[in-house]
Amino acid sequence: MKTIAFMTGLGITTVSRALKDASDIGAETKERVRLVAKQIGYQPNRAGVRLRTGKTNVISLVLTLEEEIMGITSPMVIGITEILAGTQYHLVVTPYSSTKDPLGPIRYILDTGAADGVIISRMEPHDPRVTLLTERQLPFATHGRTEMGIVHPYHDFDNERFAYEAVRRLVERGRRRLVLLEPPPHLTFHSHMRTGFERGLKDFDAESVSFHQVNIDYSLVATRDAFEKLMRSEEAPDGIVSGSGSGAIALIAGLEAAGKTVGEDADMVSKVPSDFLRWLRPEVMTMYEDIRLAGRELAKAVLGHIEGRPPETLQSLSQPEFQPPMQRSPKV
Amino acid sequence: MKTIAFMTGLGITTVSRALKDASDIGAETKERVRLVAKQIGYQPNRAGVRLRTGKTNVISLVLTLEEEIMGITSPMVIGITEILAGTQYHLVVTPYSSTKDPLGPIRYILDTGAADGVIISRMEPHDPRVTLLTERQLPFATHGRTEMGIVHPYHDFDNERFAYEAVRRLVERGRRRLVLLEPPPHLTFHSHMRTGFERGLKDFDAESVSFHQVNIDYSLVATRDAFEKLMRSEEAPDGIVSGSGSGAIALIAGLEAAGKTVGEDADMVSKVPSDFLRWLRPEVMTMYEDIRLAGRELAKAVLGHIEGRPPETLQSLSQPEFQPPMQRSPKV
DNA sequence: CATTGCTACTGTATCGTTACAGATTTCAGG
DNA sequence: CCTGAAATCTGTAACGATACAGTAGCAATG
Repeated sequence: MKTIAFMTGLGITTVSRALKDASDIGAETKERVRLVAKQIGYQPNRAGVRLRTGKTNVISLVLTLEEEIMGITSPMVIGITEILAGTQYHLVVTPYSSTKDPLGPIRYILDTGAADGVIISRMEPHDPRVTLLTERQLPFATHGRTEMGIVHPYHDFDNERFAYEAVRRLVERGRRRLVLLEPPPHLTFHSHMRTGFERGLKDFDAESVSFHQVNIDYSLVATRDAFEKLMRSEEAPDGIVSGSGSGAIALIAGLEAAGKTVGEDADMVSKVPSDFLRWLRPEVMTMYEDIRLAGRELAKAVLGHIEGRPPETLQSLSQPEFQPPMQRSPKV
Repeated sequence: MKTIAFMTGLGITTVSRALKDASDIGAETKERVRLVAKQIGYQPNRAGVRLRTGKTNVISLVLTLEEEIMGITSPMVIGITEILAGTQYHLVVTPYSSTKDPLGPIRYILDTGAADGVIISRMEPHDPRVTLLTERQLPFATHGRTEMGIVHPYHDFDNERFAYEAVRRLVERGRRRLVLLEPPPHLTFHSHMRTGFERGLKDFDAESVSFHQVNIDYSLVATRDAFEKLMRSEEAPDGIVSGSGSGAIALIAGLEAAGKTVGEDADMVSKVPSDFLRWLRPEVMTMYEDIRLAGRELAKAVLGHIEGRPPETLQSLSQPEFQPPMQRSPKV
């Protein structure tokens, strides 16, 4: 900036104000400054700005290590950076081991002023992170909803609708005894999915087979073993709704270990974050949850929150869409 | 820091120097300062440090958007953060669309001093990014090797060994006509894998079936269609080595579309980044590439480079290990 | 002609930290 | 008692940016 001031013969202050289009700078001067700035490829020094103004130009993505298992981080990160690429913002990834206090990283960010905005996930109905962030007025967006009466930016997948539609599909195929592999009970979307599932059972006249031994956070092995046991029992369901793609893999393994076959002894619908299951097990009906889109929406939401837009305008819910069955290329 | 200075009655400079254990500060003073600092939970202001010293305490992970497809980003990010968690470093993700100049993000980091170290991937034998980073003396580590005579920190998976051992396994099963789904030709590990494959063919006395229509960067659909065609032809191979997990999925689909079966008409070995394939298609032999480990190794390597350790001590090669076939839980 | 008000510009202080060049005290040696 | 050196501590300036409180010039007003 000093260089620009020297080159234009102006004061440093003038250059600073010209670049941010202040009202007390002459139009021609602004033009001149902008031109020179572009010529020499001026980029404001982030440390300078941050020290003086407190603005970090950083969005922090707070991750649980659990999320890795689901392979959700990749597309999320990509989605966020797609949006941030057009801005001055950088994306910083802040992890924490779920065994520890989930407020840890939030406190760190608040205390050190490490970011202008935060993206968090694995939301709970009463989430202390949301309380804290709201109190301390740090803009944020959540992947998933809460139930605390606090209106905040979020993006969510309509898990209720997913489960409801999944039940519809299974009943359409003549299945009546349905089971749900659900999210862990402390997360908000547990009840969403549960509600959709039960509404579906009622509307389409099917019955529920209890399966609470595991949830989508359990290991594949635990899920497989528990499900094999269920499939060997008298209660064996004939329709399966899986709340996660990796869970579905374990369920399939359990079902097959019990000597049964997907598509014959039971049908299955799963929410999936990628195409893999559809390719390898086309007999499973899949609903694609677009995590990359979620990343984009969340990034837009935090940025909106930072700009001061009202939170209720920064909420979005993505509707599940059934994927067409895997089709062979026509030319073959 | 001002607060600490006030509380201890010392000068700000003294506090600063005490905290970094300078030699001209009395032992007792240091102790006192450290105690007070811990008490009030002092964290150095990053902007202040960065402005004064130029040290950003940032490691930048430069990503191609392509890498998302392979689902490689998640575990990589997690691995890196596992190491950085014990340090003052933050991880910033810097993406770029591969259609544009791969040097773009590197130049940005160099010009703006955005990071103390960089992690890059998708290495080419003569990689301009390595040249630039070396010239400008910015510490870095690469996921994959180069062939430019520049000694630099890297972590790599031994793809040559992988392909060699894959051929061994296939020949052991009586397969003789082998095909390789290889990495794109411009990447360094293309030739590694190719070399291992061909050495294997020679040592174990098998022959190669040409399949250059696609590589692991192609879409699943393109790969499936090309492979179906091959499997329907006279040249159909009976042994398959897949350089990527998602590629393997497409190959299986193509093979089955041609009316054949893995394990009967052909055997298959694939490198995989996760367990999915092994669960869903246990008949495929898999070799696990631990990306999370790669993330950890790369993070350690950049940090080492930043600390000035010689590059040749910051190189590692992870050896492929065949995974045992998927086993049913004994208690069932 | 002094006053007011406006436009266009600028100097100074400051954010938190550290490099650097002192300053003070103590003590051994002459 | 003075000198010099070692040990310990400290004030000032600077990194790059911006907030704030001006200043200068000029035209319109009374």
